[in-house]
Amino acid sequence: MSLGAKTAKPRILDAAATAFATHGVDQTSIDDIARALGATKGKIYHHFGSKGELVCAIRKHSVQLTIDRVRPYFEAQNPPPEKFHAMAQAHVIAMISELAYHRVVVEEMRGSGTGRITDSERQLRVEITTLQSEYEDMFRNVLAKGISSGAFQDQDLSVTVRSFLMMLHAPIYWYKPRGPENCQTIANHLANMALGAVLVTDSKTCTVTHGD
Amino acid sequence: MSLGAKTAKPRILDAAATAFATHGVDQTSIDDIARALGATKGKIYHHFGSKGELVCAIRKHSVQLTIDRVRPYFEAQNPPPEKFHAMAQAHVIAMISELAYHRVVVEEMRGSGTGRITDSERQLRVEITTLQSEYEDMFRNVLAKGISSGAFQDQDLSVTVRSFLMMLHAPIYWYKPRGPENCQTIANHLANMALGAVLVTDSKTCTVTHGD
DNA sequence: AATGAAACATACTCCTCGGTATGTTGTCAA
DNA sequence: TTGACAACATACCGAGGAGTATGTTTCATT
Repeated sequence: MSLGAKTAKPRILDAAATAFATHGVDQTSIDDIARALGATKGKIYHHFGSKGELVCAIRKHSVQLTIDRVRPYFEAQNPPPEKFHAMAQAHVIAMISELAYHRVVVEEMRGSGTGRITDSERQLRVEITTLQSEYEDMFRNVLAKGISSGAFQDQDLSVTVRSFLMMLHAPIYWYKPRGPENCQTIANHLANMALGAVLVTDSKTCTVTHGD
Repeated sequence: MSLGAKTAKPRILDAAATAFATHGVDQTSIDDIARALGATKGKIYHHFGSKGELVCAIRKHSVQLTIDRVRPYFEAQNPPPEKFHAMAQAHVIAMISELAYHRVVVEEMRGSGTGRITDSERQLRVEITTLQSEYEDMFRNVLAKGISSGAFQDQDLSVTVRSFLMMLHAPIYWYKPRGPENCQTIANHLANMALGAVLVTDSKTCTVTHGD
């Protein structure tokens, strides 16, 4: 249980995330995952109560990974635009870095799952929702500050947050690892777009009224 | 076959789209759709060769609906920013107006389907890909013009298009019909964000440093 | 060494669901 | 009237896969 030596559980999660992300959750059987692990169903069902629980564990891990990458930039002492840009960039890098995990999340975004859900799965769902709220709140906070300072457009926060987050999720669908510099380029590109989407621009509908 | 009297096929498509959008494609059986129609499997399999064909038909219809709504604004004679804004707005309105159909498309964005695919399904997939390219090309065109005129940022077109289109898809996940004015408001909100995401802004890379 | 629990492997159950084969009814042309 | 075909309904098959029950091995503990 020392350094680098992954225990069974994380290894299962990795294999499951990869398989789910590649062929889709419903098209991936537990046996498929077991085969990818060089093991059998027994191993998986020994560590996870059901397939739904496995999916939930992946989702939770995904959100946690994202939070861990973005929070540092949220806690930095910068004006809203810079902070927002840095957070957006970190978000994209998170998406790209652990692609498989985040793909599963997006696929399961529609809501309900396999039908019958166990108790510990309910528990996990609550934790996931909590984490996601916590994450979105960081962006909500920055946006609110930016609106107060006049840097950001004053529009419905919920819509704004969910919209540009959707944009920052985009690489999940088409990113193919080519090089390390490619990753930074894309992250910066998307962060710029996200920032532009929330910034006040005088060449827009012009609610600005450049008082000065 | 006269006005308003929908024939069997569109009716099946509607029911299937609604069911797929609500519970997910894999969680929806053909019997479920048949039940929603007040019919049985026989009816559906008489008009569609397989479940995959049904899904493809929905996807194609979704793309076609979107194109029909956006193209008029693409063909209008406006400067790129205005044209882009109008197209984006039309896109969002399309998403909201035929929510079920577009939800199915997004869910199937990961690529592969149920495994075995029939010939006519292959055919449909090609047509869908063609339509999607045709659609994206409209935006690519506007963006290219806007970049030439110096109004839009000069960045990778493919990344840009796929990214803000992703953002314009956002309502699919959370839109709940409340009122007609709500629809226009959201569409305008998102179109503004999309426009801001591609516009050149002086307060971008040159950090604000707004004293105070 | 004995023991018990954790960590799996094996073998089976059971049920859902896509697909098919076949029966039934309406409709329309000759 | 009678084919003939479209438009369904009914009944059935078969595979795949989630979940389980039960064996088997490893390992720590006393």
